[in-house]
Amino acid sequence: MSEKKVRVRFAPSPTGPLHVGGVRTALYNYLFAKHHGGQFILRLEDTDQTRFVPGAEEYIIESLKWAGISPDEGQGFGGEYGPYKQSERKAMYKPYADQLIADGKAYYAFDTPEELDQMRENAKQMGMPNWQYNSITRSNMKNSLSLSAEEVEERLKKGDPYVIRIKMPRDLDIKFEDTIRGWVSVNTNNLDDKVLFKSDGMPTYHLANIVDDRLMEITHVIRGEEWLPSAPLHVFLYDAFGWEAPKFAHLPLILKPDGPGKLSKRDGDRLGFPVFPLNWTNSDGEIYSGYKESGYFPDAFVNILAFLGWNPGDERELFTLEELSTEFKLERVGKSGAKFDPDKAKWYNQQYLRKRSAKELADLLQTYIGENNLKTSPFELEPVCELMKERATFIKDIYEDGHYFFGEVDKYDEKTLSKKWKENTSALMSEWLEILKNISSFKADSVETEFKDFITKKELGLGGVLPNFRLLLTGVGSGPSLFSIAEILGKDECIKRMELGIEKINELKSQEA
RNA sequence: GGCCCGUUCGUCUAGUGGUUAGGACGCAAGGUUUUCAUCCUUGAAACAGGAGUUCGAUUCUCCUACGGGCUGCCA
Repeated sequence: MSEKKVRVRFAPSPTGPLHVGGVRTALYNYLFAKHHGGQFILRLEDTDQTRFVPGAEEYIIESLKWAGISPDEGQGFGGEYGPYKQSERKAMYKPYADQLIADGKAYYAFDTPEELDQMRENAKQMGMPNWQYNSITRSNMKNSLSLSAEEVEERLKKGDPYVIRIKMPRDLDIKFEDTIRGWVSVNTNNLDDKVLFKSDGMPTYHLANIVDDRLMEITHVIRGEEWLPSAPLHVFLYDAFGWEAPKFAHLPLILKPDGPGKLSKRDGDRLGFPVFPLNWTNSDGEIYSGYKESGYFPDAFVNILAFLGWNPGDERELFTLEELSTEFKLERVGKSGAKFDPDKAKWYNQQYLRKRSAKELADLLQTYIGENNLKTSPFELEPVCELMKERATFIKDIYEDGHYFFGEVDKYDEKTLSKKWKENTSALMSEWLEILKNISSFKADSVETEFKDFITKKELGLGGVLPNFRLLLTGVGSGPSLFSIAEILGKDECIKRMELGIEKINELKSQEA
């Protein structure tokens, strides 16, 4: 690689919440920077003032922080190359556009948006769906190349609105090497005279992006595939300024799980998985769900995104952010779009849940309960988590599947009741209750031994009796080791639940009869 | 329509001019388990199609098909 220190940027437009594709682009930039000991920069591309969305900037920053991929410098993070928001850099761009005009590489254009619309409309009527402002059509338009010098001068003096367009030459092959895709070549005949500077005094993305990347000493541009078509223009601009272009890498898109097309914001809630890192409420009050609020761990989220387009080349799949940083190479990023797989995403979360200690899970569960105003448990959360973690994908599963640790048992699973609870079961359970009352140690082992002695004496099978005991303690027909549950509940609670349960079930059974 | 990019099991993907084309998710079967989950074992499942280069192509080239992106004074 070059001797220059690696500096990469993530440059979203704050026009709404960041979607997973954007977060993945940020992640790859972050990983690339860390891998090379470089800087990861956040720059906000807000040159379109009409698309300003309140809260979007904060959302982007919060999302990156949550995912653990905070920029080293940039909007909200400080740094020597600021400001990092293009609207605050407004005054910097015009001189560069002027320079291009002075060099004859750009020109003023006075056509109004309405005139351009009309032009495109007319062309479409005539069967040309793709009218472009280019080396052929510009001579028919109102610009400093077609108008006399005097008229141009006069219009400028008068304050006529104008834009500055790049003067794209005819029949020139522009080539550049994309780190992911190899050589890409485009002939300028297929490129148009893009607007570089708008009539509102702001640059377009194309100009701002080049100028800022230059000023911020960006070495590698890693961005989505949707930018590939305009990359030749950017390469041309670097050349026009006489600047060395950064290296480019265009990432494949993330596609929707069903049907064709790229993942869009509505797919998530339609298909039952989030497409945003955090919850987002739009101006109509519509809520889009986020990974965080859906119960995904940030490290799982990062792992999921990393593998959407990248792999280490071997069969490992679980990587921490640090491990990803050391392993990540742009060359191992695939070229083709990846469909998002919600099932695999859940699997990842399950893996990360299981990697966590009971203590960590207990803390997370406590937070979850607090945030959602749920019932607290009279029991120690740590053993509960230890017991439940093998069957949980999300923290909420521990709470929901283990609801009997958080409140009274007031319902009894009907299927188990009808299948396992026989006529003599109540008597049997009462008998067992009496034994239970006399157990001195209420450890899982002791309870298990006593229970097994009991059914051996009764000449009964475990499968016929245990489900009923479970029903009394938990109200459900399945779950983790019942003896461990009994230990957590404790002797008094078990006795209470059994007495109450036998009574309630007797009532239920008599109603049936 | 034009331009650009892409195409290996259902999905994410590994892979090489000669492989039984590997793994993971999901799915199915069996085992373990009081049950559910976990776990273990096994199974089904792919090189888009057609030419060419070659002794030999999934791998290299071209064409076709399909998919995607772009085609704004949006980014």
